[in-house]
Amino acid sequence: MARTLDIVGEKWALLAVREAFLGNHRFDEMVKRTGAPRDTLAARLRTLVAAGILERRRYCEHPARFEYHLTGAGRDLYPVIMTLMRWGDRYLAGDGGPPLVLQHDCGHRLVAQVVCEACGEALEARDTTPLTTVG
Amino acid sequence: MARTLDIVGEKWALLAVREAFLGNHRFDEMVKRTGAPRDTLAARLRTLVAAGILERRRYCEHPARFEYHLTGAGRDLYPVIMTLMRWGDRYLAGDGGPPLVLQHDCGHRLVAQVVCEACGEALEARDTTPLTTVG
DNA sequence: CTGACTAAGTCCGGAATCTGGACCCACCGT
DNA sequence: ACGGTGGGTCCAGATTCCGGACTTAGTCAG
Repeated sequence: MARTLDIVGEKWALLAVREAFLGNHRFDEMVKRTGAPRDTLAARLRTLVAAGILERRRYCEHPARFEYHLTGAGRDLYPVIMTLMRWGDRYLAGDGGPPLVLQHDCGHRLVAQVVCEACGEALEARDTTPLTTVG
Repeated sequence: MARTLDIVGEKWALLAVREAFLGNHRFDEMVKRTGAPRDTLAARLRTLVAAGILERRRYCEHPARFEYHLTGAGRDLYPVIMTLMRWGDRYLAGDGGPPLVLQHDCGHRLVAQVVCEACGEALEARDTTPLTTVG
């Protein structure tokens, strides 16, 4: 987890990934929506590409233009973003509900829930025990 | 989500919370296990307490000593930590498997899965659509 | 009573990162 | 020729992080 946070724990990194999920793949678009300094965002996109989370794809030849798309590893960050969003919606919403609501294709408003893959039960910290530890 | 990351997105914040989940509630213990600079960890614990994620509890009167315990809001960060761990286990494990394995009380090795709370289906980014947007 | 140790921090100076704003280049439309 | 767009880079200053030394209060061993 420490290593995971070395990559995605930097400021703006997960916000950039979220923008990619929401369909904003262009640099200027991300700058506008996240409010990140252009410089920082450029650096972050570089580290995300280097980490194999995003892919820099040229979509226009002559004035070389690029888009950032999620790789498989990037798409697997979706659960992280959903759980973060849910926590924020619950504890920081404040002014008239959450700023972004998603709908699941099953027809309901999407609320992300974390379960044990084996038994399907909702996950609680007290129901788990460590098996091995390092450090 | 931006606001959530303002709180838990700082370096070491989530690692401190993880330690609390693992039962290490003391300052020196956290320093040892996370490797964070004492100074930074002290600052981080202060912001987490201020944000209502941890609670600073005195466990010894005379040389005043404190432990950090999770509040309800803190416990609700468990899903975030689990999904981060899972991503790291999958993409960064490298040397002989993940550094920490948890067991769920159902008897299996714990693998966290994120599902739609309404229909129980595993969550995929392509199965969701935004309903409202701000910004 | 001296020295060593623990716990929970604080203090410090230097290093790394983040920030906003200005700038650059290539192209497009008018 | 002029302004706008897209994807950056460059810079100086502010903020944050870092490791190590230090502090305070109390305990334990010899």
